[in-house]
Amino acid sequence: MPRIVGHIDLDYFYAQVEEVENPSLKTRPVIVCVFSGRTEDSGVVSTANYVARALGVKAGIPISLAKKKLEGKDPAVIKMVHAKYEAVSERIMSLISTQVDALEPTGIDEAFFDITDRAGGDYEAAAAIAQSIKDSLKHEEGLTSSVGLGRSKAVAKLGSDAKKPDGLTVVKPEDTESFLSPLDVSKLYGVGPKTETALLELGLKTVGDLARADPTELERKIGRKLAAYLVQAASGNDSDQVTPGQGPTQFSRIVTLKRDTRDIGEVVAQLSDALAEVVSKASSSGRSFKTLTAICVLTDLSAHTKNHTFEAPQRDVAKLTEELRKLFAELGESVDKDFRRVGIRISGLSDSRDQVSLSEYIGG
DNA sequence: GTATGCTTTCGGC
DNA sequence: TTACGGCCGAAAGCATAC
Repeated sequence: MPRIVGHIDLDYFYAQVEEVENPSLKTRPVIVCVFSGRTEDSGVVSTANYVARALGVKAGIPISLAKKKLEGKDPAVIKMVHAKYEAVSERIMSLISTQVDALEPTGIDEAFFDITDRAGGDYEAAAAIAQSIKDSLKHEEGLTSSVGLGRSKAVAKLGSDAKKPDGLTVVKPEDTESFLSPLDVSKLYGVGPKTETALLELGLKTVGDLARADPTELERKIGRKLAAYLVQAASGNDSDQVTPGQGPTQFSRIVTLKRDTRDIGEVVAQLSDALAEVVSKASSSGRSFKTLTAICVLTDLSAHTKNHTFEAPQRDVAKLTEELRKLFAELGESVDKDFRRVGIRISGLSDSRDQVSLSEYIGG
Protein backbone atom coordinates (compact mmCIF):
# COMPACT_ATOMS: atom_id res chain seq x y z
CA MET A 1 0.00 0.00 0.00
CA PRO A 2 1.49 3.41 -0.91
CA ARG A 3 2.46 5.47 2.07
CA ILE A 4 0.58 8.75 2.57
CA VAL A 5 2.28 11.41 4.66
CA GLY A 6 0.94 14.90 5.37
CA HIS A 7 2.40 18.15 6.58
CA ILE A 8 0.23 20.93 7.99
CA ASP A 9 1.18 24.49 8.69
CA LEU A 10 -1.16 27.05 10.28
CA ASP A 11 -1.12 30.29 8.29
CA TYR A 12 0.55 33.35 9.93
CA PHE A 13 -0.29 31.67 13.20
CA TYR A 14 -0.06 34.24 16.02
CA ALA A 15 -1.58 37.03 13.94
CA GLN A 16 -4.37 34.76 12.74
CA VAL A 17 -5.20 33.79 16.31
CA GLU A 18 -5.53 37.50 17.09
CA GLU A 19 -7.83 37.93 14.09
CA VAL A 20 -10.06 35.13 15.34
CA GLU A 21 -10.27 36.79 18.72
CA ASN A 22 -11.07 40.13 17.11
CA PRO A 23 -12.43 39.69 13.54
CA SER A 24 -12.43 43.43 12.84
CA LEU A 25 -8.62 43.11 12.56
CA LYS A 26 -8.87 41.05 9.39
CA THR A 27 -8.93 43.99 7.01
CA ARG A 28 -6.12 45.81 8.82
CA PRO A 29 -2.37 45.17 8.94
CA VAL A 30 -1.73 43.09 12.07
CA ILE A 31 1.66 42.66 13.69
CA VAL A 32 2.24 40.51 16.75
CA CYS A 33 5.27 41.86 18.56
CA VAL A 34 7.74 41.04 21.31
CA PHE A 35 8.52 44.16 23.31
CA SER A 36 11.86 44.05 25.12
CA GLY A 37 10.91 46.78 27.60
CA ARG A 38 14.09 48.75 27.03
CA THR A 39 12.37 51.66 25.30
CA GLU A 40 8.75 52.14 24.27
CA ASP A 41 9.01 50.50 20.85
CA SER A 42 12.12 48.41 21.39
CA GLY A 43 11.50 44.90 20.12
CA VAL A 44 10.66 43.01 16.94
CA VAL A 45 7.74 41.71 14.91
CA SER A 46 7.09 38.03 15.53
CA THR A 47 4.35 37.46 12.94
CA ALA A 48 2.51 39.68 10.46
CA ASN A 49 -0.74 38.95 8.66
CA TYR A 50 -0.86 39.07 4.86
CA VAL A 51 -2.23 42.63 4.82
CA ALA A 52 0.92 43.75 6.65
CA ARG A 53 3.18 41.54 4.52
CA ALA A 54 1.87 43.21 1.38
CA LEU A 55 3.15 46.47 2.87
CA GLY A 56 6.66 45.11 3.37
CA VAL A 57 6.39 44.04 7.00
CA LYS A 58 7.55 40.56 7.98
CA ALA A 59 8.70 38.54 10.96
CA GLY A 60 11.95 39.66 12.51
CA ILE A 61 12.01 43.36 11.65
CA PRO A 62 12.18 46.00 14.41
CA ILE A 63 8.81 47.26 15.68
CA SER A 64 9.75 50.86 15.00
CA LEU A 65 10.55 50.04 11.37
CA ALA A 66 7.28 48.14 11.00
CA LYS A 67 5.36 51.09 12.41
CA LYS A 68 7.03 53.38 9.95
CA LYS A 69 6.10 51.12 7.02
CA LEU A 70 2.53 50.95 8.27
CA GLU A 71 2.13 54.65 8.94
CA GLY A 72 -1.37 55.81 7.98
CA LYS A 73 -2.49 52.22 7.32
CA ASP A 74 -4.34 51.80 10.61
CA PRO A 75 -2.11 48.97 11.88
CA ALA A 76 -2.99 46.76 14.85
CA VAL A 77 0.13 46.43 16.98
CA ILE A 78 -0.39 43.56 19.36
CA LYS A 79 1.78 42.29 22.18
CA MET A 80 2.57 38.63 21.84
CA VAL A 81 1.09 36.40 24.56
CA HIS A 82 2.74 33.06 24.09
CA ALA A 83 0.53 31.12 26.49
CA LYS A 84 -2.51 32.03 24.41
CA TYR A 85 -1.07 30.56 21.21
CA GLU A 86 0.19 27.55 23.15
CA ALA A 87 -3.36 26.81 24.29
CA VAL A 88 -4.74 27.13 20.75
CA SER A 89 -1.93 24.92 19.49
CA GLU A 90 -2.82 22.18 21.94
CA ARG A 91 -6.44 22.20 20.81
CA ILE A 92 -5.41 22.13 17.16
CA MET A 93 -3.04 19.20 17.63
CA SER A 94 -5.72 17.36 19.52
CA LEU A 95 -8.27 18.01 16.73
CA ILE A 96 -5.88 16.71 14.10
CA SER A 97 -4.82 13.70 16.14
CA THR A 98 -8.32 12.22 16.04
CA GLN A 99 -8.25 12.23 12.23
CA VAL A 100 -4.87 10.64 11.53
CA ASP A 101 -2.97 7.40 12.16
CA ALA A 102 0.03 9.21 13.65
CA LEU A 103 0.86 12.83 14.48
CA GLU A 104 4.28 14.41 14.94
CA PRO A 105 4.18 18.09 15.96
CA THR A 106 7.32 19.93 14.87
CA GLY A 107 6.53 23.35 16.22
CA ILE A 108 3.73 25.38 17.78
CA ASP A 109 1.92 25.67 14.43
CA GLU A 110 3.02 22.73 12.31
CA ALA A 111 3.07 18.95 12.26
CA PHE A 112 3.63 15.86 10.14
CA PHE A 113 0.94 13.21 10.05
CA ASP A 114 0.45 9.77 8.50
CA ILE A 115 -2.91 8.71 7.03
CA THR A 116 -1.84 5.65 5.04
CA ASP A 117 -4.13 3.21 6.84
CA ARG A 118 -7.07 5.55 7.16
CA ALA A 119 -7.03 6.37 3.48
CA GLY A 120 -6.42 2.76 2.54
CA GLY A 121 -3.45 3.93 0.51
CA ASP A 122 -5.77 5.90 -1.77
CA TYR A 123 -4.86 9.50 -2.57
CA GLU A 124 -8.43 10.54 -3.35
CA ALA A 125 -9.49 9.39 0.08
CA ALA A 126 -6.41 11.04 1.58
CA ALA A 127 -7.26 14.37 -0.05
CA ALA A 128 -10.74 14.16 1.47
CA ILE A 129 -9.25 13.51 4.92
CA ALA A 130 -6.86 16.43 4.52
CA GLN A 131 -9.72 18.69 3.46
CA SER A 132 -11.72 17.54 6.45
CA ILE A 133 -8.82 18.34 8.78
CA LYS A 134 -8.64 21.82 7.28
CA ASP A 135 -12.41 22.20 7.59
CA SER A 136 -12.42 21.14 11.23
CA LEU A 137 -9.71 23.67 12.11
CA LYS A 138 -11.65 26.37 10.29
CA HIS A 139 -14.94 25.36 11.88
CA GLU A 140 -13.72 24.74 15.44
CA GLU A 141 -11.02 27.39 15.73
CA GLY A 142 -11.64 29.71 12.79
CA LEU A 143 -8.12 29.12 11.50
CA THR A 144 -6.90 28.47 7.96
CA SER A 145 -4.00 26.15 7.28
CA SER A 146 -1.88 24.92 4.42
CA VAL A 147 -1.46 21.20 3.86
CA GLY A 148 0.71 19.02 1.67
CA LEU A 149 0.25 15.30 0.98
CA GLY A 150 2.83 13.01 -0.54
CA ARG A 151 4.62 9.70 -0.28
CA SER A 152 7.30 10.96 2.13
CA LYS A 153 7.94 13.63 4.73
CA ALA A 154 10.05 15.66 2.34
CA VAL A 155 7.31 15.67 -0.31
CA ALA A 156 4.61 16.54 2.23
CA LYS A 157 6.66 19.42 3.65
CA LEU A 158 7.37 20.87 0.23
CA GLY A 159 3.70 20.39 -0.58
CA SER A 160 2.45 22.47 2.35
CA ASP A 161 4.85 25.21 1.26
CA ALA A 162 3.71 25.15 -2.37
CA LYS A 163 0.44 26.99 -1.87
CA LYS A 164 -0.35 29.28 1.04
CA PRO A 165 -2.34 30.60 2.71
CA ASP A 166 -5.24 28.13 2.87
CA GLY A 167 -3.67 25.69 0.42
CA LEU A 168 -4.02 21.98 -0.15
CA THR A 169 -1.41 20.37 -2.36
CA VAL A 170 -1.73 16.68 -3.13
CA VAL A 171 1.29 15.11 -4.77
CA LYS A 172 0.28 11.67 -6.01
CA PRO A 173 3.10 9.14 -6.17
CA GLU A 174 3.18 9.28 -9.97
CA ASP A 175 3.43 13.09 -9.88
CA THR A 176 6.29 13.16 -7.37
CA GLU A 177 9.08 13.67 -9.86
CA SER A 178 7.42 16.46 -11.80
CA PHE A 179 6.50 18.22 -8.55
CA LEU A 180 9.97 17.98 -6.99
CA SER A 181 12.20 18.46 -10.03
CA PRO A 182 11.90 22.21 -10.59
CA LEU A 183 12.18 23.18 -6.90
CA ASP A 184 15.34 24.84 -5.63
CA VAL A 185 17.62 22.54 -3.58
CA SER A 186 17.61 25.10 -0.76
CA LYS A 187 13.98 24.22 -0.07
CA LEU A 188 14.98 20.76 1.13
CA TYR A 189 15.33 20.04 4.80
CA GLY A 190 19.05 19.49 5.35
CA VAL A 191 20.18 22.12 2.88
CA GLY A 192 21.36 25.32 4.54
CA PRO A 193 23.48 28.02 2.86
CA LYS A 194 26.73 26.03 3.16
CA THR A 195 25.32 22.87 1.69
CA GLU A 196 23.58 24.88 -1.01
CA THR A 197 26.91 26.40 -2.03
CA ALA A 198 28.53 22.97 -2.08
CA LEU A 199 25.74 21.65 -4.29
CA LEU A 200 25.96 24.64 -6.63
CA GLU A 201 29.67 23.93 -7.02
CA LEU A 202 28.66 20.55 -8.38
CA GLY A 203 26.21 22.27 -10.71
CA LEU A 204 23.20 21.07 -8.72
CA LYS A 205 20.61 23.80 -8.53
CA THR A 206 17.27 22.04 -8.52
CA VAL A 207 15.92 19.06 -6.66
CA GLY A 208 15.80 17.27 -10.02
CA ASP A 209 19.54 17.87 -10.51
CA LEU A 210 20.13 16.39 -7.07
CA ALA A 211 18.04 13.31 -7.78
CA ARG A 212 20.15 12.59 -10.85
CA ALA A 213 23.51 13.46 -9.25
CA ASP A 214 26.51 11.16 -9.22
CA PRO A 215 26.42 9.60 -5.72
CA THR A 216 30.20 9.21 -5.43
CA GLU A 217 30.90 12.82 -6.29
CA LEU A 218 28.14 13.98 -3.96
CA GLU A 219 29.47 11.90 -1.07
CA ARG A 220 32.93 13.33 -1.50
CA LYS A 221 31.55 16.86 -1.39
CA ILE A 222 29.05 16.77 1.47
CA GLY A 223 29.63 13.52 3.35
CA ARG A 224 28.07 10.09 3.13
CA LYS A 225 25.20 10.55 5.52
CA LEU A 226 23.84 13.82 4.12
CA ALA A 227 24.39 12.68 0.53
CA ALA A 228 22.41 9.51 1.12
CA TYR A 229 19.54 11.41 2.73
CA LEU A 230 19.40 14.15 0.09
CA VAL A 231 19.42 11.76 -2.86
CA GLN A 232 16.50 9.92 -1.27
CA ALA A 233 14.61 13.10 -0.40
CA ALA A 234 15.16 14.57 -3.87
CA SER A 235 13.42 11.59 -5.41
CA GLY A 236 10.66 11.56 -2.78
CA ASN A 237 11.94 8.32 -1.31
CA ASP A 238 13.09 9.48 2.13
CA SER A 239 11.90 6.85 4.56
CA ASP A 240 11.71 8.87 7.79
CA GLN A 241 8.64 7.74 9.72
CA VAL A 242 6.05 9.98 11.37
CA THR A 243 6.72 9.46 15.07
CA PRO A 244 4.87 11.09 17.96
CA GLY A 245 6.90 13.93 19.49
CA GLN A 246 9.44 13.09 22.13
CA GLY A 247 9.17 16.52 23.69
CA PRO A 248 11.67 19.39 23.64
CA THR A 249 15.40 18.66 23.53
CA GLN A 250 16.39 21.90 25.24
CA PHE A 251 15.02 24.73 27.35
CA SER A 252 16.26 28.28 27.21
CA ARG A 253 15.57 31.75 28.53
CA ILE A 254 17.01 35.00 27.31
CA VAL A 255 16.37 38.53 28.53
CA THR A 256 17.17 42.00 27.29
CA LEU A 257 18.99 44.04 29.91
CA LYS A 258 17.72 47.47 30.88
CA ARG A 259 21.15 48.80 30.04
CA ASP A 260 24.23 47.29 28.42
CA THR A 261 26.84 45.91 30.79
CA ARG A 262 29.58 43.35 31.14
CA ASP A 263 29.45 43.14 34.90
CA ILE A 264 29.25 39.41 35.53
CA GLY A 265 27.70 39.75 38.98
CA GLU A 266 24.89 41.83 37.53
CA VAL A 267 24.34 39.37 34.69
CA VAL A 268 24.18 36.34 36.95
CA ALA A 269 21.83 38.15 39.33
CA GLN A 270 19.57 39.04 36.40
CA LEU A 271 19.45 35.39 35.36
CA SER A 272 18.89 33.70 38.71
CA ASP A 273 15.11 33.48 38.22
CA ALA A 274 15.52 32.25 34.65
CA LEU A 275 17.92 29.55 35.81
CA ALA A 276 15.54 28.37 38.51
CA GLU A 277 12.71 28.32 35.96
CA VAL A 278 14.40 26.19 33.32
CA VAL A 279 15.68 23.79 35.97
CA SER A 280 12.18 23.35 37.36
CA LYS A 281 10.76 23.10 33.84
CA ALA A 282 13.08 20.21 33.07
CA SER A 283 12.42 18.54 36.36
CA SER A 284 8.64 18.88 36.12
CA SER A 285 8.72 17.34 32.66
CA GLY A 286 10.53 14.38 34.17
CA ARG A 287 13.93 15.07 32.73
CA SER A 288 17.41 15.94 33.83
CA PHE A 289 20.17 17.61 31.85
CA LYS A 290 23.94 17.65 31.60
CA THR A 291 24.76 20.74 29.56
CA LEU A 292 24.51 24.37 30.64
CA THR A 293 25.03 27.16 28.10
CA ALA A 294 25.58 30.86 28.69
CA ILE A 295 24.24 33.05 25.89
CA CYS A 296 25.01 36.69 25.24
CA VAL A 297 24.04 39.16 22.55
CA LEU A 298 26.33 42.17 22.34
CA THR A 299 25.60 45.81 21.60
CA ASP A 300 26.23 45.10 17.90
CA LEU A 301 23.60 42.29 18.09
CA SER A 302 26.16 39.56 17.47
CA ALA A 303 25.41 36.41 19.48
CA HIS A 304 27.89 34.27 21.40
CA THR A 305 27.61 31.16 23.52
CA LYS A 306 29.77 29.10 25.83
CA ASN A 307 28.77 25.86 27.45
CA HIS A 308 29.77 23.26 29.99
CA THR A 309 28.77 19.63 30.09
CA PHE A 310 28.67 18.02 33.52
CA GLU A 311 29.69 14.42 33.98
CA ALA A 312 26.38 13.60 35.59
CA PRO A 313 22.92 15.18 35.38
CA GLN A 314 22.97 18.41 37.34
CA ARG A 315 20.16 20.08 39.22
CA ASP A 316 21.96 21.74 42.12
CA VAL A 317 21.16 25.41 41.54
CA ALA A 318 24.16 26.64 43.55
CA LYS A 319 26.57 24.60 41.44
CA LEU A 320 24.83 25.70 38.25
CA THR A 321 25.05 29.34 39.30
CA GLU A 322 28.74 28.96 39.99
CA GLU A 323 29.29 27.41 36.55
CA LEU A 324 27.17 30.11 34.91
CA ARG A 325 29.38 32.77 36.48
CA LYS A 326 32.43 31.01 35.07
CA LEU A 327 30.91 30.74 31.58
CA PHE A 328 29.93 34.41 31.47
CA ALA A 329 33.39 35.40 32.71
CA GLU A 330 34.90 33.46 29.79
CA LEU A 331 32.43 35.00 27.37
CA GLY A 332 33.22 38.47 28.69
CA GLU A 333 36.93 37.93 28.08
CA SER A 334 36.40 36.64 24.55
CA VAL A 335 34.37 39.62 23.35
CA ASP A 336 35.08 43.33 23.19
CA LYS A 337 31.63 44.84 23.57
CA ASP A 338 29.05 45.06 26.34
CA PHE A 339 26.21 42.58 26.71
CA ARG A 340 22.79 43.76 25.50
CA ARG A 341 20.93 40.49 26.08
CA VAL A 342 21.89 37.53 28.22
CA GLY A 343 20.43 34.08 28.57
CA ILE A 344 20.86 30.47 29.53
CA ARG A 345 20.09 27.15 27.93
CA ILE A 346 20.01 23.63 29.26
CA SER A 347 20.34 20.69 26.92
CA GLY A 348 21.52 17.12 26.87
CA LEU A 349 18.15 16.20 28.31
CA SER A 350 17.45 12.66 29.36
CA ASP A 351 14.72 10.87 31.20
CA SER A 352 15.19 11.37 34.94
CA ARG A 353 13.98 7.87 35.79
CA ASP A 354 16.57 6.30 33.48
CA GLN A 355 19.22 8.42 35.12
CA VAL A 356 18.15 7.36 38.58
CA SER A 357 18.25 3.70 37.68
CA LEU A 358 21.59 4.19 35.96
CA SER A 359 23.19 5.89 38.96
CA GLU A 360 21.71 3.25 41.22
CA TYR A 361 23.23 0.66 38.96
CA ILE A 362 26.64 2.33 39.08
CA GLY A 363 26.37 3.04 42.79
CA GLY A 364 25.28 -0.54 43.57
C1' DG B 1 40.27 10.59 5.49
C1' DT B 2 36.01 9.81 7.58
C1' DA B 3 32.62 8.87 11.07
C1' DT B 4 30.88 10.46 15.25
C1' DG B 5 29.50 13.37 18.84
C1' DC B 6 29.87 17.69 21.02
C1' DT B 7 29.90 22.93 20.63
C1' DT B 8 28.54 27.09 18.32
C1' DT B 9 25.92 29.58 15.04
C1' DC B 10 21.96 30.09 12.04
C1' DG B 11 17.27 30.68 10.77
C1' DG B 12 12.06 30.51 11.18
C1' DC B 13 8.19 32.45 13.31
C1' DT C 1 19.22 56.84 8.55
C1' DT C 2 18.44 53.93 12.31
C1' DA C 3 15.63 51.00 14.35
C1' DC C 4 16.41 44.75 16.86
C1' DG C 5 12.97 39.14 20.88
C1' DG C 6 12.69 34.92 22.66
C1' DC C 7 12.48 30.48 21.80
C1' DC C 8 13.20 26.33 19.37
C1' DG C 9 15.47 22.81 16.20
C1' DA C 10 18.63 22.52 12.31
C1' DA C 11 23.04 23.42 10.23
C1' DA C 12 27.73 24.21 10.54
C1' DG C 13 32.09 23.95 12.86
C1' DC C 14 35.26 21.49 15.43
C1' DA C 15 37.64 17.77 18.14
C1' DT C 16 38.48 13.23 18.70
C1' DA C 17 39.03 8.50 17.56
C1' DC C 18 39.86 5.16 14.54
